[in-house]
Amino acid sequence: MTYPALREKVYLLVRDIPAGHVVTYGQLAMMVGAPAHARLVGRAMSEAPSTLPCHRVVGSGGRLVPGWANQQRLLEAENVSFTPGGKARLALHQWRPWQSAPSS
DNA sequence: AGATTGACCAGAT
DNA sequence: TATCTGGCCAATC
Repeated sequence: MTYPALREKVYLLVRDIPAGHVVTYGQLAMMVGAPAHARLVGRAMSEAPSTLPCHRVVGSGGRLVPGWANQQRLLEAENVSFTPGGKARLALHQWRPWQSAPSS
């Protein structure tokens, strides 16, 4: 899996994340067929165009992106709730397209 | 070609 | 809760 290819797949997925939902880097890595490349997903996001809802991408367990204080505000604006510890409630908001998008 | 880096992850301390 | 560790693997020096 080359970086450019992975990056494009990730962008397409992130673009389809509905408001009020989030995904993890590891999850995205699995979805694009590169389960061991969660880090490349992160790298891809670092170069992601501002047209993407990249604030809906979080770390495992709902951890927010390091060095991005506003992310929580952005998510809260979409009704994403947080635990007192400052982590997104994945149990409530994690995006599961293989379950929620059965149409085809 | 070899060493370092990283918007990761799970587990341990 | 905060930090550290080792593992991971392609990208980047």
